[in-house]
Amino acid sequence: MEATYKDIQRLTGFSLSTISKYFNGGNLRPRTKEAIETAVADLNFRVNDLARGLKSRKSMSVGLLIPELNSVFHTTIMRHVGHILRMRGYSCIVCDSNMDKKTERDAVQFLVDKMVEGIITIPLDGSGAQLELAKRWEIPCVLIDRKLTNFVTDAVIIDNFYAGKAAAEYLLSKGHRNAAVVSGPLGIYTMGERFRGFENEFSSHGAKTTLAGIETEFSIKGGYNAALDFFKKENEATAVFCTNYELTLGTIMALNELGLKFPDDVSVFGFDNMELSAVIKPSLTVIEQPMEQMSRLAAELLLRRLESEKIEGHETIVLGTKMIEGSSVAKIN
Amino acid sequence: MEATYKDIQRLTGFSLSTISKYFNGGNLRPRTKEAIETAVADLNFRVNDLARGLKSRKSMSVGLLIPELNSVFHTTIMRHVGHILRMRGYSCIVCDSNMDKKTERDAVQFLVDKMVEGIITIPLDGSGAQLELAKRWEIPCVLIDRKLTNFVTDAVIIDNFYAGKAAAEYLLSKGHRNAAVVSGPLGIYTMGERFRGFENEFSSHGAKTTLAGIETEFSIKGGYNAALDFFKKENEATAVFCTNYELTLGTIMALNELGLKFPDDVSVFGFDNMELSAVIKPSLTVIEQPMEQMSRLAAELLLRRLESEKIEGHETIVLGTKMIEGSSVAKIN
DNA sequence: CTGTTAGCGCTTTCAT
DNA sequence: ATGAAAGCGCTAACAG
Repeated sequence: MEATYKDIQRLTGFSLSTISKYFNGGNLRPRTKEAIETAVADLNFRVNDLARGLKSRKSMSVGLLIPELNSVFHTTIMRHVGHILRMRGYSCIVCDSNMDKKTERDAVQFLVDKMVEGIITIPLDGSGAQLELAKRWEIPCVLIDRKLTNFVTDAVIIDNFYAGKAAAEYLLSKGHRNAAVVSGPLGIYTMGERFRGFENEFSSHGAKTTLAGIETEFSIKGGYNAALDFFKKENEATAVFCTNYELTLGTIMALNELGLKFPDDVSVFGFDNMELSAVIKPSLTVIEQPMEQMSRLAAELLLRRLESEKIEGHETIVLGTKMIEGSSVAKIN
Repeated sequence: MEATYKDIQRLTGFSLSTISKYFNGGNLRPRTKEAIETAVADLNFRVNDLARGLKSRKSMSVGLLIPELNSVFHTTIMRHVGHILRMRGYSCIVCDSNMDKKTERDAVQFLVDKMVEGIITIPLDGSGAQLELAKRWEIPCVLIDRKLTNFVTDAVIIDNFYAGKAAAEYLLSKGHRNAAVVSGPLGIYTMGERFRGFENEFSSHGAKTTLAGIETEFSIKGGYNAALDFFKKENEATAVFCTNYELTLGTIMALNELGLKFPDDVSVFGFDNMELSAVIKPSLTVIEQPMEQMSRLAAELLLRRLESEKIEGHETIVLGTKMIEGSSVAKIN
């Protein structure tokens, strides 16, 4: 069915190793190249990645492991990463851990079995235990978005603490002294940092922070429930800080339902700047993460490991965030 | 590094072919099995899928090809499909065509190169040209959601025409005689069918259908723009039918912005029943697609092709939809 | 610059 | 029930 080197050999008379060189950038004289070229075209030949991988120990595939395929942040990141890697000939095997530690560990085993050459992941569990297996097989890993406590490897993250701080500063500058925070579990690295950055800044100015529906899922529904709970009860908050995209949307839906207008009744400071944000009116004031840059850097970090010999040490790239000022935050006396 | 059959041979004394049989369900006597079992455990052995694939012509991987990784419908489908296939040992290589025909074709080439054993796709282009390459390599394909005009293969779709009709019937029963439809390009199979099903039923009752912002992107932004455009101008529509998830959300955002309340000012009939829908109040009346069932059937269709010898003919499974009645549609005189 | 040779790790007749 | 041997398609010394 599929043509092999042998078929090319039959047509051109060249040996297998010469043909191999053709496909691996060796030095051949032009006439040889051309001959092979036409044979390749005639035969509609494509090198067999499996066979190549068996010999050269390169599967030309990498694993992408994320907690939730339903999170726009995750899929956006993976879309970019996948795109870059594919351009370089790697295929991406995507797994989601479905927000479950056990599933996450199984997924790593699965990827190891598939002989991925590297793994790019947004880790679910903060310990790093899920990646032990990858380490044992010496498969390079790059983290995006979250750090791990017991596992040292390359990572691309943002300064989450500072992002929280920036949100607080902005709200303070607008006169807010009492804010609710709609956050996911504080044990999740990003959530914890963002909250602490915010709370820290707020309290150091004598302002008050209340966690709305602590330890909620960080989903639209979670944000919705937390915000609904908080705002339907008596409260003094003049603003709400939502620490990711889904939580921001959920909060807005809750406010809509309660008939609370922003920024008139309560100011909203959101997180992430994606399609839906662009469509909400009044426009949202948010912290924007450089998702494309994060993806690109992570992909490049991995590619460097894959394509170079040993690289000493590990790199953690910390990127800054940007505030996008919309009109969802009111200035109060 | 990684243990091979040879290592097992060293520990147990059995020949490679016996060991191979162990891993492929041959008949071995219990003692032999046990011996191999312990060696496997000791060595932390895992069979090398690449090597196995080279010989047996099975890569144990399938390609998943979708138009847009940002569409919740697409990712949900692929999440389910991926889960089922992974349970059966297959890895899924996910590609998105980024809503571009050329990219879609390249993706098929890429998957073919990666020797996927099958492809499950939500096709972008309706012609089927993008899958010609797969056909040439005799790679079975299963379509989800959309049919192709010039390519016969297995497919799992819903009765889109009927779904549109059902929406129309419901609105008619509530007294609506003039409705706007927020739709994506009618050239897209699902969009065309849903619209025609709706329009057909509506007009056969002397009611009027207007396409809001014809040929918009079927994204949140597209729905938003189309609905905004339509409703900010003078119009007679008492209801709006949105033909997918993103369009539904976009429409709602537009209504919110215009200060139009549903169902008081205008009734909303949506499509797809996902997390965000659950959170919108008043609750939406929608057509629900059996996404999980679609995914499962598609995965099984493919698995059957992969694991059986030749199967004659091709199967198109058409599933029904369900209406979820919320309170977003008003009864009018 | 090109060819020879020996595998990569596993499967698969064909013997025994 | 187990083993010997050949080979999947490609790569990588090593010669020439």
